[in-house]
Amino acid sequence: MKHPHGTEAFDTLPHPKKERIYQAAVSEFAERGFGKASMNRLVEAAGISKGSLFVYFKSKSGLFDAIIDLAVNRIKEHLREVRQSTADDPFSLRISALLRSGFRFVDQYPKLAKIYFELLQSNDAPKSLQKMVQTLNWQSTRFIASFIEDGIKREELDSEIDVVRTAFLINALFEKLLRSYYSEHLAPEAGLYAADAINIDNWVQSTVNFATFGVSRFSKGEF
Amino acid sequence: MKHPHGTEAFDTLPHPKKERIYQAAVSEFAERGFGKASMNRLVEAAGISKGSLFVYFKSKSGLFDAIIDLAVNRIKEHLREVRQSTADDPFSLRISALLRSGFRFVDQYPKLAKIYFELLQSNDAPKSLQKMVQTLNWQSTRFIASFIEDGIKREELDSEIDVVRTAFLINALFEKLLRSYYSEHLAPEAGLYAADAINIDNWVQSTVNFATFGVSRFSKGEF
DNA sequence: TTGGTCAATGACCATGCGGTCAATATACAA
DNA sequence: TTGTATATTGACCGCATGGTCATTGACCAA
Repeated sequence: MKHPHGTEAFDTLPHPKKERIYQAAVSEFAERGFGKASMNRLVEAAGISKGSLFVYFKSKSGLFDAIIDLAVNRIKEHLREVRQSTADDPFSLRISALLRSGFRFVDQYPKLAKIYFELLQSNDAPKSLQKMVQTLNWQSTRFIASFIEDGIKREELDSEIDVVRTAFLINALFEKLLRSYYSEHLAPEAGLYAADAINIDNWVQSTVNFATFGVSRFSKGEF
Repeated sequence: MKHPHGTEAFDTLPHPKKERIYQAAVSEFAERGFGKASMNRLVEAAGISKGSLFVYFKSKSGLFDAIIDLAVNRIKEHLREVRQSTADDPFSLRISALLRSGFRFVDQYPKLAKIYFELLQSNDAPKSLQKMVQTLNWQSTRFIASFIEDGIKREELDSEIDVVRTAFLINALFEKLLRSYYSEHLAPEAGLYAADAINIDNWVQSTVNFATFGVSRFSKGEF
């Protein structure tokens, strides 16, 4: 079952046609969100008839599910790559790499990034996905948690750390940063990074530093 | 001009009627978001006719603007209160108070909180508000930045700190935490806090600790 | 009781939606 | 060339939307 959301009819479609449909769907959902996305517009962009679309996918939500699958799988590939390629690195390097990989993802797949960001907290998504949203939130926290656990095993991090909470908080930093990057990415004229010219490396460093030492970064430890 | 978005007709309405309209609007926008909110439903909930509503407010967006005003002002009241009542406290106490005030706000005005959360990043909002969204994001960062600046003046915090970035990151922590609290608040059965029974004080402490010392909280400073 | 004022009303409008299905185009076997 | 099976189509459906406006009815002065 390669396409659990599309029908078999869609499965057996010639590749370029499938691709056109996916592209049109990704663009439409990214641009308008699930609620405002129009199947009429989508169908026109894809160059197929509305009748066909509803043969290939049994409903708007069904198509959206397929697109979400696509986005989530692409993200998971990225995460897997980070996990493997940094398996032997110390904690701070690993989360740097993770954050950098996030920036890369937003650059490479801005539309998927947008769909993912909106999914993470929109009430706009069809109800069938609300469990998945919780799962995704939990998984990204778990992913960071595994880095922390590795760090503890290697005695880089203190074993007293509350792993899940810390992971949750680091995840919060990364998510907001990437979200803001996405916004600036598309509308760089006014915002947080304007003065900064969006220096990614710089931000990665600042953020990882903050995650490591907090505001006491430069302090002499008198808190 | 007390009600810059409602017409004079709305201004001169008897108070209970105004209140009913506001309440219905807040509920409808909170529950469905701007895009899916229905004026028909809203009007029925408020117990007035559709014609009247469009005399009081010249459009759906106009009404939404008024509700946003309401939410933003309520939030600003809370922030002002925190700023004043903690004016002489040290930095860590002030941000603790700020975060706690956030939890309180979510408890007291869950619908306004939801509207605000969605506004902060939704593309669902009418275009007239997109500038305001940027402004709001910037203001919450600035608010925290002012606490940091005070902390530096008192020599609690090192003057080398990048004030804006640090404020941005702390804001990220708070925002995500409150957002999650809101979700759990309404659907506590499954999520990050389930095992925890949503111990607010505990989370405030963890978060402020993290913001202060990062993951090195318990470490001996060997990074 | 009348006449005039004006807030309130809800039937109505054009538009666009997700989704359907009888009709048609296409492909291939005989 | 014909017959049949399948893939594709787009006109059409019921519905809900944001917004309008001729009509209504409550109120008060004369």
